[in-house]
Amino acid sequence: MPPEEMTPRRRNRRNEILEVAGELFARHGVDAVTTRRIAQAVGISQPSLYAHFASLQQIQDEVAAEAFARLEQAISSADGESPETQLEKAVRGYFDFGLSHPYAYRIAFMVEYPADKPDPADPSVSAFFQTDHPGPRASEHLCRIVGLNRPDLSAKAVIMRSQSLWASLHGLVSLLLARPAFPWGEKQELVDEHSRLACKMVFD
Amino acid sequence: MPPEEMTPRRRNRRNEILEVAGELFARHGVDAVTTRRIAQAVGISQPSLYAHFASLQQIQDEVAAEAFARLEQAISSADGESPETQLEKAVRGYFDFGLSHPYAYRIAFMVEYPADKPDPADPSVSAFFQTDHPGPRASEHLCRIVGLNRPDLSAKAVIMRSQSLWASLHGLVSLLLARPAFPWGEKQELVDEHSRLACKMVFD
DNA sequence: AGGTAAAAGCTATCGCTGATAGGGTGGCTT
DNA sequence: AAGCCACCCTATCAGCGATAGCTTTTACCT
Repeated sequence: MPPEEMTPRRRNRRNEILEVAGELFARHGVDAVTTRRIAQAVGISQPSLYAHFASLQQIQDEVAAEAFARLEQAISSADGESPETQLEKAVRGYFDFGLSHPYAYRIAFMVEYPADKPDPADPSVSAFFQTDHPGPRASEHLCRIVGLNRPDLSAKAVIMRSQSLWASLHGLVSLLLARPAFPWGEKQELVDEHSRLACKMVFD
Repeated sequence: MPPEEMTPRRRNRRNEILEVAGELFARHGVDAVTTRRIAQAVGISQPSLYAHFASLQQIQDEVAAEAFARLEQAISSADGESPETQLEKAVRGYFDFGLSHPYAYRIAFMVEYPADKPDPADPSVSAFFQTDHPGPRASEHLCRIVGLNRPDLSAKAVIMRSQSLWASLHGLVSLLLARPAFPWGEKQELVDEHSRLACKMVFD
């Protein structure tokens, strides 16, 4: 059922659950948050969650989607400025988002792809790449910005370059999230230097 | 107990369990492999696993460590050749490894860091960064190769650059593993182009 | 060869997980 | 006022990782 067709009471409960779940994900990590913990924090019984969501996975997906709307906003916040400025701000926004929403980032991009379910039509696989989802929209923004900076490249080359850029940004974010105990030196310095190199990479 | 102090029978069982678990991880994905499935495939009861390993996590870690020895080998396989050749072969070896050992890669670098256990001394967190582990050894090789290619940089700058390179490689591998259904275009072409950009990044 | 102690297997069980079945209750609509 | 339906509840299920306690098998040492 689309949200706008829901009764206000139902929508409020849904939003309340998503809000509480988001706080728990941020505080305890995605894997440590169970349906019973969410239900207890909301103040309802565990099975009652299933009147609003089909599964725990769906709750995780919707919480992550909400956070990703902010990534899209961060990436495209420099609309109208010079291509270089847009690129720099997008890169900066990407790191800010990933490092300050680790749980959403993990849900979206660090989950395992089940090897015995290689069906791209599986909704659990492709949910994040439907056109109305903030995740792919964010990557489209990135692609557009790369195109602005490299009008000399073909459309295909722009796509590949933006995917390389995305991979490069994603790599540092996910490593910093997955291995916070690694001897990274000064993290902010590493992020700054990596941002510089990633921007330069677009022009190689 | 160190492996060399084990009785041969015990060591054989251990190795058999690790081998079977590795095949199951590769075939069904890490999350789908339970202690009961491993035990059934080996031909013993589920609790019997705990005579050889303290936890499922330990089994996962040891399987991943075994695979990572191959990454270390791949990265350092060009010892003695020119710095540029060593860099190119290391980058190539990294992609070959990550894309052909997805389960090991995921165990090692795509797991969640528990937000309420920020203790770096926690063995479950730092296991992969003990000096005798293939994971950090591989990253040290990468650092050494970057140093060979950039003798002009300070030691600190070399470390940062190698971490940027690592992040860039890791980013593409983990995205390809986590999002195989994404419209990547021709994957091999993307990997080749990204390799080229990553190598260039070292010299920026 | 025989005795002994540890290694390694088993069954049974615990507390937890996500998810489902089915019955009750209260508020909005007609 | 009547009725419907959205919502929440208790009870329960199968499966999970892990532990307890007992039995069998193996290996070693006299």
